Amino acid sequence: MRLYNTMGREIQEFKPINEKEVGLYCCGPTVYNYAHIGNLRTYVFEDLLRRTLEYAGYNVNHVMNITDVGHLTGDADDGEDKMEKSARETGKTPADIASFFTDAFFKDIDRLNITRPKTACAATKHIGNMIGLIKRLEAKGFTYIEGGNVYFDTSKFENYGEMALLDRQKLKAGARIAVDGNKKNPADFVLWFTNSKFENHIMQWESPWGRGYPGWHVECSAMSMKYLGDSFDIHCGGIDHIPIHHTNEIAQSEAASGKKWVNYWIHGEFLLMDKQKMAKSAGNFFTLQTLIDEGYDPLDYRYFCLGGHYRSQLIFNFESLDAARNARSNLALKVADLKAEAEPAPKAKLDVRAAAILKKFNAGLLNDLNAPKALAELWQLMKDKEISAGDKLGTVLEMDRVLGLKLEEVEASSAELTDEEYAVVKEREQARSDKDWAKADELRGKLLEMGIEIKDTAEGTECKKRGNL
RNA sequence: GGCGCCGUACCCAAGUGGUAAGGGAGAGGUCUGCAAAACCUUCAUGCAGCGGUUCGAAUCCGCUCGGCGCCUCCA
Repeated sequence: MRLYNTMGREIQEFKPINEKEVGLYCCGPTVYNYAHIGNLRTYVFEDLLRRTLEYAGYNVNHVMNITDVGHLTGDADDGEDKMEKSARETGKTPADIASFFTDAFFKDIDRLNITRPKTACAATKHIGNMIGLIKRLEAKGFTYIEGGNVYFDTSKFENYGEMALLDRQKLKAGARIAVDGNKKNPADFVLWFTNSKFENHIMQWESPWGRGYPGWHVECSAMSMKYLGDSFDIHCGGIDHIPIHHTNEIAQSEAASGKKWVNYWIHGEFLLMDKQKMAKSAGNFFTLQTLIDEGYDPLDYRYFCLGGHYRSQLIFNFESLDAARNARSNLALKVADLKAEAEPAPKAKLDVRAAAILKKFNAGLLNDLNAPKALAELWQLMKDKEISAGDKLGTVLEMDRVLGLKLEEVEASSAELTDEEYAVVKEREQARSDKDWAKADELRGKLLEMGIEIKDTAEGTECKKRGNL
């Protein structure tokens, strides 16, 4: 399997630390608001990665953090905590907010058929681990205290910014935000705050440096190391995390352990709205629920995401989403008809043509998760005139183990009609023989709403069950 | 100011040296009382533009034009 590693900026052959085990850490949501579909694109990509690894035979230990503390509203270190702000505005406690939006997040990823991580860890449950990490860093001399906060001294970490190529960038300190006068170096970042500028800051914990709360990079290092060890295979996230969040995580993790922390860094690109990135701050975002309210199935969005490569920006608009919906619907219709015709052939007994297409499908995914290529192979399969229904069905269901489009659940179009449905069909046939076309057409529409598709032929009327499509 | 990336048909989008995947939409046809679905046919001598390298370039190099992201909120 080949994957593009942001560390080194090249496609590399994937070799896990342990032969059959993969440690996978994915940056999770900050649970102060709903995820938007741009956020969700990244989780779809990570799910594709996980499923591909599992399909390739690896046992994946998938860990994701739930950030319920520590991210700030403002661009600088003096911004208000998002959790606290949301709590204050709604009159709820931060814990209530976190609980509510954590549930909403899992509901979204469930609806997208994204496999839940084996471990989903909340930051507030791991404050002790974070303090432990900061103490390790302090003992090794990587920290300093200024203005009541504990800072990481980036000048002490030799390869700081290596992945983000920061040494090649002449960063303009203060280009966007005010410089924190407490910092010795512009890139230094806070490990522990004791000086909240907001009175009544609810989320505070005791620490060796005083009562306060952790900086927002610490949790990922502390929790990933707890669940996956000082060194593990893959760390994923959005591309925006490369220069700051992941750069700082690498620095503090490797400074603490003295070991290489992560072997493969894989980052997903943004979803664009009208050529601009989708962002809550820009106000140009949709939630999954918005799409559902517009009449789309969450899997339509999943299919849409699979239509673009994870390392390319993907342009979202409703015309494209319609295209994805139509494509997925057409696929499901074909699968329903295949199920009516034959039993799926087992993978080991596929004929050579089907096996060859499946091989190309796999090759696409194993080559840096080329899902668009894999989908193209899927359509080659569906269009093939020589492959039998059983072989097609067996192959496409095999493909869907990675694609996750729930084709297994598609009902065969031959499913028996209920008495009620049958009665309407008979009623329409009567209308047709009476040449009462208006009534026949009306009943055809009614049947379609009931999920029954009608086809009038010279031999009579045929029905197809389209109930769950 | 610096860094990273992109520009492929009406829309989305693969392909990154060997002669343009796939989906959707559109058009024509078969079938039908009319439809829908299905099936068949069709849909870029062309990959922003201009040069260059090469037997050969959408793919490599240069320039120009246009767009996106980042430089401590961000998936």
